[in-house]
Amino acid sequence: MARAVPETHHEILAAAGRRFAVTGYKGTSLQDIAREVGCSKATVLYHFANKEALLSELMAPAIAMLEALDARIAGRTGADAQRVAAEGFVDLAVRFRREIALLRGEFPDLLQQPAFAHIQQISERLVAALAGHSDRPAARIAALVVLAGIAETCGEFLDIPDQELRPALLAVAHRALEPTT
Amino acid sequence: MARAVPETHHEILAAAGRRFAVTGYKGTSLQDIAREVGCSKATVLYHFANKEALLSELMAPAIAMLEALDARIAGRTGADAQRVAAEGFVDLAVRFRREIALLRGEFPDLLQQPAFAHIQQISERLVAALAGHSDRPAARIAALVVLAGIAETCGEFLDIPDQELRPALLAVAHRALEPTT
DNA sequence: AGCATGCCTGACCGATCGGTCAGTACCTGA
DNA sequence: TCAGGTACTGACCGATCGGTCAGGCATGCT
Repeated sequence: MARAVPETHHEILAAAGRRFAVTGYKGTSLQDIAREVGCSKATVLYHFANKEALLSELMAPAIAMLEALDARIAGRTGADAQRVAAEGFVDLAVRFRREIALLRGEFPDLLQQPAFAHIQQISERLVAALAGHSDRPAARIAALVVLAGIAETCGEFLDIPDQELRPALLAVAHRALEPTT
Repeated sequence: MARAVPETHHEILAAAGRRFAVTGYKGTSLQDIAREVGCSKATVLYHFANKEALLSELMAPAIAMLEALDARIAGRTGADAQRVAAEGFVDLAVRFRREIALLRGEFPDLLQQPAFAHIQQISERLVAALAGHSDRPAARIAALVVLAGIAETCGEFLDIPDQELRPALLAVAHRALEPTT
C-alpha cells in the first residue's frame, strides 16, 4: 500500500449517491453523508470543496454522455435529428437512471447554478431535436412530455434490466413523438 | 398599515402560489411569502396553522378533482378505463397546471407526508388504468412516462390556452399509451 | 366607559444547514 | 531523528429554517 488512501474519496462519493437517491440533493445534508460513510462532516468537505462539487463529480459521466449526444445531434435535421435524439436520450436515461433519479425534480433549481448552466441549453436543443425541429406547438409539447416523462420515471425501474427497459422506453418515445411532416 | 379586511388570508394564499411556482415548496420560506404579501411571517402563521396547511389549502381543488377522477375510474376496465383516465388526467393537468407545476418534483417527498398519503394510492390506480390494467411491463412503463411527462411539463405551458393545450396533450397520451390487447 | 374579539407584529426559540479552522495522528523520505 | 505532507477531526460560525408567544391596536358590542 505505497500510494495510500484515496479510498475515502470514493466511499464518500458512493454514499452520497445512495443518500441522494433516497432523499434527493437538497434533502440530503453533508451530515447524512458523513454518517453513512462513518466519518465526520469535515472529512467530506476535506475531499470535496463543497456540496455542489460532490454532485458535480457524481454526475460527470452522465453529463459527458449528454454532451456527446448534443454533439451528435448538431447538424442533423428533421426526422434524422429526431431519431438520433430519441435513441441517444433513451440510452442515456437507461444507463444513468440511478444518477438521473437522484435529482428527482431538482433539475430546475440545479440548472440555475452556473456549474450546470450549459445543461439547460443542451436540453433545449434536445427538445428541439425530439420535435424534429418543427415549430408546431404540438410537436414541442410532445417532445417535452417525452423528455420529462422518461427522465422522471427511469429511476423507478432500477429492477428492470437494461435490455428490457431500453426497447420499452424507445417504443413509447417513438409512438409519442409526432412524425415530422 | 392595519388592513381593514380579512382578505389577507386570500392574499397570502395567492402569494404562496406565486412563490411556490417559482422556487418550489421546499425552496420557498414563510419569510418569502410574507415579504411578497407585505406582512410579517407571524401573520402568515396566524392565518395558517403551518406551512403544510398552506400547501394543503392551495392544492385542495386539484386534489378534489383527482379524487373525483379516481371515483370515475373505479369499476372500469381495459380500454374504457384507459380512455377515461387519460382524458380525465389531461383535463386535470390542464386546469390545474399552475398548482401541479409548483410541486415540481417534490411529489415524492410530499406524498410521504400523512396529509397526502392517499394521493399516492390514487396515482397508483391512475397508472394502472392508463396501462389498461395490463400487467405487461411495457404497458406500465408507458403509463408512467405519460403520467410523469404530462405532470412535469404542463406547468411549462402557462401561456398556451386550455383549448389548445388539451387536445395536444391528449393526442400525445393516446399515441404513447399501449393499445389494450 | 369598559370589555372582548379579531388582526397583526417584533422578538425570540431550538434545530439544522453548509462551511471554516486550528490542531492532531500518522506516514514517508531525507 | 525530524520536517513536511496527507488524512482526518471536534468545535465552532453565521445564516436560515418553521414555529411560538406576549402584547399592541383597532373595532364593535354591552
